[in-house]
Amino acid sequence: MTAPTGKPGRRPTIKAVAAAAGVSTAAVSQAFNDKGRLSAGTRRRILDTALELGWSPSAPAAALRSARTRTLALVVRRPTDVLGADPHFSELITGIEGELAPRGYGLLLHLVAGAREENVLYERLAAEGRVDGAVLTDARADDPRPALLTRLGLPAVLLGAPDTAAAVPSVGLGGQGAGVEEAVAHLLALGHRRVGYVAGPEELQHTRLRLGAFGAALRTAGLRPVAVLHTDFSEVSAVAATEALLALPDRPTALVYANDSMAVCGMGAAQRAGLRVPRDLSVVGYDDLPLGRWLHPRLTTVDQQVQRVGALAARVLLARCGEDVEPGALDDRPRLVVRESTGPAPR
Amino acid sequence: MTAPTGKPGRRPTIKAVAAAAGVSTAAVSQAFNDKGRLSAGTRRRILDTALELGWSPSAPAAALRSARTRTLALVVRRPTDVLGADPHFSELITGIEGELAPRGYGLLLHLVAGAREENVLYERLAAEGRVDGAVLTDARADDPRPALLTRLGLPAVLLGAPDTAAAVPSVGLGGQGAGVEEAVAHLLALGHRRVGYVAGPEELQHTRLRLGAFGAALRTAGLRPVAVLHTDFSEVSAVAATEALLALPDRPTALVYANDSMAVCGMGAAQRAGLRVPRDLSVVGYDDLPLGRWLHPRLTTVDQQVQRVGALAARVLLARCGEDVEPGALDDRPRLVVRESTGPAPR
DNA sequence: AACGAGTGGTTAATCGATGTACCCGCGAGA
DNA sequence: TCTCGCGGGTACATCGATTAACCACTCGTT
Repeated sequence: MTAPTGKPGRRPTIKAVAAAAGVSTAAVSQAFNDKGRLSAGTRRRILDTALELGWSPSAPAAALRSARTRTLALVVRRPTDVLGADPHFSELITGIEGELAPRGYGLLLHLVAGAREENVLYERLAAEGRVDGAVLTDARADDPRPALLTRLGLPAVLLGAPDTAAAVPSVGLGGQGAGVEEAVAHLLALGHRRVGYVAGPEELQHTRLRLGAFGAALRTAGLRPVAVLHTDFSEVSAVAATEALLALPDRPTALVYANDSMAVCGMGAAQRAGLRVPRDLSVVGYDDLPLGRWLHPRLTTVDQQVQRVGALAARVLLARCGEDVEPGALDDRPRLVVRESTGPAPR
Repeated sequence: MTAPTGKPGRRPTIKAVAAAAGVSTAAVSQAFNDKGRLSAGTRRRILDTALELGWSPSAPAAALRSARTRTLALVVRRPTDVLGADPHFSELITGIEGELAPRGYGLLLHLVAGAREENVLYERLAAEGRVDGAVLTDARADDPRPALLTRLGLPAVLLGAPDTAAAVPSVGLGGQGAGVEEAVAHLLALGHRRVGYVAGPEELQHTRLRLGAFGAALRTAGLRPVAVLHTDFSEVSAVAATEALLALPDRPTALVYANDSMAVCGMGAAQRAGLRVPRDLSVVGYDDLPLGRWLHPRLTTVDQQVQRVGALAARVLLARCGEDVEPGALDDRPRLVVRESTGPAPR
């Protein structure tokens, strides 16, 4: 039904289609790209025979000629063997792919260990002309990637605070503050006064933003964080940070985590230490990963709609790649989702 | 230091390198591909100037000429909006990428909604010549994909039971039985007699294998499953299945889940129903996802080393793509990892 | 009748790398 | 001296699609 036995093994080329349709190869190309001037009749005939032969234009050939690969790159940097922020990326990819697939674009995924490898990889991807653009995740302080990508002539979008008067546009994660502030307000309303924060790696932009908002929100209420600990987003360090915070002389009654994965680990650690959540300790995450909804207790968290951010990033990038796409804007800010892991402060 | 200001905007081509090194383009190509006969001196000189100019062979051009893209496809089928088996894929991808990266291969990732879309996608990828091969995840009963990929002339590996005298080789997930049997033995040893099973979608091959092993293991001990419920791997259905099992008149004292994500949801559901794990209910998962190690209680599960399976799959596939790689074999079978979510059966 | 303007295509150059066939120069053997 | 062999490299066709330039033909005008 699809590809009715062409010549054995060999894939059909544009020539075969042209011959079968009784036109020149140029006509076939024009029919597929909606360029040139073909009568509706021939156009249809060409498309029909192409379908019949199961032909699609060779991606490498088209890329060579037009210098456009219809492929975008996503480079994920995973600190160590353990990837704490991982489900986060799944969501992101889901959002991106949702925009790419209908437009025939592909997503080239790479995992790298560190900053050096990441830069080398971008250099190679650009030099080899493998992709048309790249999504840069996790904006860092003084992020070198926008400049690099610009130098390489690769369109890019950065997932981070939108202001950065930088070389490439940024999307999403705008109201970082809003989510954390809401979370703190929620905790304060529940009577918590001793709140700790388990942050991500210091070099990440959102770490600073969230942490800043956290401190500011407490200060507004005339309070100071019990303590702030940085992690590398790994489960191990999340557990370690939690244990350290719980061992404090003036133990916090609530902990805010920079992401859900760590919050889950933290809840586990607290429970293992004999504390009940939320009776003895309230826990707030960040990301609203699917799992949090089903744990016991269900995780209170900040929904930043990663999937939607991914979709937006993809659209912005496609637009920069010359695709006819209306980028659109992010409609919602991060929002606190109150569930069961937060409760009144113990007296 | 890397690419010292070539002509504005334009990337260097093989011609530029040839000119700069005072040789023909053919020589440059040969130097990069270790073919032909070049003196060690010229070879070195060519490579040096290439490095200096920051040149790498254009992937599209090379692909067009040699009909090899150095790109592999991974198509992930996610049932609905929620992707239950998700962390599983992250692990898999990590394993695959670990083998691809050092060889300069790329991984083209696609998400699809259903079987029809998946097949169409493979047709397109093959027709466009976008990839050299594909990793087929989640072998299904009467899986149509091996035949399809063979017809398309695309090398592939199937993640599933190794025997299938099929069109493409399979890797990993061999001793599905072993893991489940071990889990059941563990539960029996703890005194459990009423054990339920929360399975995955019926069409998946491993669902049958694991379920078969589960039933067989119980039967050997003269028992029968309390009940077996199928799910679509989503969190929602995992919770629903758990609640249904716990509502049974003769409530099971232990539940075995087809993967960790569902096991976590199940534990949550049980706890919410007022049961304590493992005192009132023992829970066993499958996959050994990182998170399970940090929950409270820590999840007893079957480690099938997804990451290693991914790496092996990649190597097998690379070998089929003509790359000089020793596939190697999977050294370990799935193994039960006993942690805290299983305990003695309540009297 | 001759010309301009469409309409509906075709011809041929081109993208960048690869690989086959070929060529040159030199030393050795006859 | 002629030639064979060979190390060391070059010339050129080629992969499959895209696209600018061009051509043939038909009308409608003046």
